[in-house]
This record gives sequence, structure tokens and C-alpha cells, in this order.
Amino acid sequence: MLRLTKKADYGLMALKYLAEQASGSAHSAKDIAEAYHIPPQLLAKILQTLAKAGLLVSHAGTNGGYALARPATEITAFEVIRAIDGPLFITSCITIHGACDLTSTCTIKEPLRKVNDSIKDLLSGIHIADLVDADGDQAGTGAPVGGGLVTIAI
Amino acid sequence: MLRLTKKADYGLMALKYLAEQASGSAHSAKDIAEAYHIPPQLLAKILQTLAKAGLLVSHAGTNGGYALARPATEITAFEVIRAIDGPLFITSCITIHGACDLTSTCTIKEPLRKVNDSIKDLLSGIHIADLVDADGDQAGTGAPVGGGLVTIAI
DNA sequence: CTATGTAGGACTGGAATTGTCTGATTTTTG
DNA sequence: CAAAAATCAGACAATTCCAGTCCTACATAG
Repeated sequence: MLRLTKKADYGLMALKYLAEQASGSAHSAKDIAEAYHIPPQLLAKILQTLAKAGLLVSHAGTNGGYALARPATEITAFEVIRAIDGPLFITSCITIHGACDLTSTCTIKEPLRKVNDSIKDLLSGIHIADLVDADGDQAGTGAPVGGGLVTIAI
Repeated sequence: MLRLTKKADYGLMALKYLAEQASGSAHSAKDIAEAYHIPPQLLAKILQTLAKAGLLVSHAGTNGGYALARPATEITAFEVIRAIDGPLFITSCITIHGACDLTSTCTIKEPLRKVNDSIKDLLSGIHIADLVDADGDQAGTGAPVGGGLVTIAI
């Protein structure tokens, strides 16, 4: 199904949220979770992960929270996904150790590795700032809530 | 983790196998499974799925089996993956119905939809015949079994 | 008629994802 | 100083999904 985990989804949404807000101020996990109706404790863990990965800076204590560690134009979707979901492997043949049950018999490793790289490049070309812009586009279509659903027929 | 299922992996390997063999003859699921050390019954189901999707033609009975329904140059990796794993959605936000729990709040649908399309294009540009060629490349490197492992450090 | 195959459904075990709970630590504020 | 508001961290439960197996029915060549 080649899909992102919900965590990665949530992470991207949170980063986008932070990118839209006034840059300096910190926003708590709770605030962001409420804005998007995400389980607060789950988002908290995700933000912790992103902070540990250096994409966010955290500040504990009252009025604390998270803020982008870098400008939104310099954080890529790939970094976010990698931080949350771990290394990106399109096939189970290709693991971090390079091990493969079918080492001698699996013959599609190499071609799929190229696809893997291509997807990586694709995601590396998308920045948090791009998500913010795209949102503006969507609003510009004037599609009403509930009618603006995205349906993909592949 | 953005990965293909093993089934899709197996499916691609099987199609590659069929592409390498003499075009006319049919090969049974069992034969292919043995060649790659894949669980035979699992591969059987995968091949059935591919046959139903029109990518393979099947022939029951003794000396029956499967053969490519089209030339290997005209079957794309995308078709195979789609047939096996179903529609390709990068996010859980984007479903076949367009429904999304976070309809009004999820704001990253549209940008990710473009990524989705890009990946689709990417996979659509890869044909079974390309896999066969790539195998030749790999063999050409002369890397010994066990040393030719593919390790990706992202 | 029998061996060899495909067709297709049901089912199980295990792994991964998702979400929850609890406690500790940091920092601001009154 | 004490309380409140946060992050930090680990363990844990629930659920979903994938991988693989089993069983039966049907088709065809010899």
C-alpha cells in the first residue's frame, strides 16, 4: 500500500501548524493536538521524536512548547518522515543491514533501490513551507468543508 | 515506513521470471516459487490476483501455469503493485472514498496528493523488461553472493 | 480416470501501528 | 517556595494488517 504511517502524517501536520504561526513563539503539543483533533499524548511523543531529531526545539515549563528549529523552507518532508518512521525502504529485501532472506535468489533489489532513491529525492524536494503554500491554493478553490475531499482514482 | 508488501515483491519477482523464460510456454506457480524460495501457496494466490487483473494469462490443468498477458515492455511496476496491494495512497488521509477523519482539519492532503501522483508516475515508468535488464547489470559487477548485498544509508 | 494445475474462501499467528497510562523532570508564575 | 504547565521517557494495551497455511472445488492433459 506504500503508505505513510499516521504518525508521519501527524508530524507533518504539526510542523505545518508551527510554520503558519508566528515564528518565535512556542506552541504546546496540547494546542496542536486540539487544533487537528489528534490524540494529544500521541502527538506529544511524535513531537518529542522530532525534537530529538533536531527538527524542533523544545522548551519545558509553563508557556513552553515546540518551535521549528529551522526556517520552514529548510525542513524537508523527507526529514520528517525519516525521523518518525525511520529509514525508508521500499522493499523488505532492502534493509538497513542489507540482509535479505532471498539474497541469492531475489533479483529485483537493484531496480527497486533506484525507485527508493527516487522517492527519497522526491520527498527531499518538498519543504514544510510548500505545505503552507499549498493550503492557500486549496482554500482558493472555494470548496466548502466536506466537499473539498480529495479522491484519488488511480 | 513507506514500503511495499512482500506480496508485491513476490509478484514483481514472478513477472520478471516469466519475462526471462521463453515467451510462449506457461510456468506453474510451484516452479516459480521453488526458483525463488517463496512459499508456493502464497505465490499461487498472488499469481491468481495478477491473472484476474489481466496482467497474466492462466491455464489450468496438467502442464498449465501462467504466462505474461502482454510483452514485458508493456507491463509496468505500478500495475503490478496496484493489482496486488490495491490503490496506492501515501497517506491514510487519502482514501478511495476521499473520506478523512480529519476532513476539516487535515491540511496536508493536497500537497501529499501531488507526491502520490509523482510516485505513481515513477512506478509507471518502470517495466518488467527493465527489471530483466537491471539484473544483467548486477551480474556484471561480479559481486559474489553474500557480498552483493544492497545497503542503503539514507 | 488420474495427476497436475488453477480458483477461491476461511483461518491463524505474529508483527507493526496506534493509542493510553504513569511517573519524573524542567520552568514559569504567583 | 509552591503550584501549575509543560516536556521527557518508558512501559503497556488494543487494534489492525500482513504473511502464511489449509481445505475444497474446478479444469485439463494424457
